[in-house]
Amino acid sequence: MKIPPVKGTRDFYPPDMAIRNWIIDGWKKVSLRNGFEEYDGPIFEYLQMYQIKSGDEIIEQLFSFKDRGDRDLALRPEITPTLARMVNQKISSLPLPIKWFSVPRLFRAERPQKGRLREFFQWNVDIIGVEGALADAEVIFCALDYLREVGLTPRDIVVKISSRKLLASILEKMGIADKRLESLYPVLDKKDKAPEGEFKQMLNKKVADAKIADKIQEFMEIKVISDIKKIIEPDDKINEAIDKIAVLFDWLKRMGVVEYCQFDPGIVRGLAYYTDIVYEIYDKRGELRAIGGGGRYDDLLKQFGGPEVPATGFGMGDCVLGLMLEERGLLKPKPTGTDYFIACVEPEQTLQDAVKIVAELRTKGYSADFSYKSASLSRQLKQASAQNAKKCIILGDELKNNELVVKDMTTSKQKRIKIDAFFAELNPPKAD
RNA sequence: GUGAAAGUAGCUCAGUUGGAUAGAGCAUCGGAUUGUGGUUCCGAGGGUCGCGGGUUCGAAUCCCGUCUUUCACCCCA
Repeated sequence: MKIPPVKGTRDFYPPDMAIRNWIIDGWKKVSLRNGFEEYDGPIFEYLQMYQIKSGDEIIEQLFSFKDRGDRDLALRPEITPTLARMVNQKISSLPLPIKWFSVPRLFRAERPQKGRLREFFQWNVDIIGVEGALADAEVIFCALDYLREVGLTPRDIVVKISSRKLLASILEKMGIADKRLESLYPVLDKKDKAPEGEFKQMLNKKVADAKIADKIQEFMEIKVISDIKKIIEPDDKINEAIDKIAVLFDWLKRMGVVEYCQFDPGIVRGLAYYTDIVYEIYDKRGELRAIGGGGRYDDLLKQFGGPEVPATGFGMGDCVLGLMLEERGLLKPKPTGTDYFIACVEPEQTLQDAVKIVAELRTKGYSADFSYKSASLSRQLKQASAQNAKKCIILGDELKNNELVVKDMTTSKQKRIKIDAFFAELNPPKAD
């Protein structure tokens, strides 16, 4: 019986694996040069851990199961709760600030669609223990440092930035009760995601006073921070939030990435735990969902039973990013290739010598391969080409004089050399 | 969970109004080439037409169900 792959999963054949590794290696490299250390946690956690933050609806969106001790567990749909748990566990002994990153494999039991699968990888970068906007700027820079390196320019992508504090203080000034904010965020988050008329309808449903609803929409459509004044008279709280955004943009400017960034009060993020700066990174062509996003979550550690410690971070999945890079021809996985391919003129007679040489080359750190088939030299060279071999070693009659032929596959030049001399001249391979 | 479209070889796709052993290109394997690769030429293997049922003398083709994929919604950490 043929068993199909599970819905929403991917098989990584070698060419796909090369792409996946290229993406993840890039993430890791950039994280490290931005001063972040890698961590990871278990791939499953107590189901309850994901309920704390997000409530019961979330349970339907994740893969959960009972272990033999009747514990309710779940495959991790995100790693931030694990991060919060790990940090809380050692908070008194960890030097602050904590700058950690991870590339967890995550699972969500949603219906797959474009840029969204049930199993994927997500780059997470977090700074814990820094209150100021410099930390948010550094995290955003880190994301842009990567995206810029793979070839995306300010013409391709934009980081849309807003602030939950700004939104909250403005809504408050408009007369929306504090309690209602949390249920309002998911609706406001839809501003640019739902069709225009539909958003208006949703908003009116949530905010009965049509005048206020109009004002909210008006605010969410402004393009520059200074326009806030035109909508509402700023109070101290509003000014404080505006100042923080200004500080953030100032840092981003100093870091040389401000051309990528744009204030956009339409960015809210659906999640309840964001407390201040929030942002999402978009493809400017607008076809795809957000490439990534993040923000400040100053209350989360406390919610997980720890002390009150400020924190900020972002996440970027591999699905949307992969689609986008593919569309633009920016996927450049490392080409595979063998350093040496050992070919035999008379395989029946010299295979033993070939394998010995292969083993010796491998021991010295080179990749080396040979053909299992007793095929013609022509065919073996064909295989060498197919494997992208840099050099071929040909074993023929010269072997009687302890000589072999080294053929450079790019220049087609070849030379005879004593086996001893060949190995004596061999330098250790260059590290990548 | 809701709605829509699609499913023919490993991949991309042909396949007439329902008609005979279901085709092509690419890929794979073998040969042309007994000491020289990437090109070329020749040949071969590979399909329960997603699966199950129905209509019909006859189904890849029409109908129903189901699975999968894609797209949109819900949700988006």
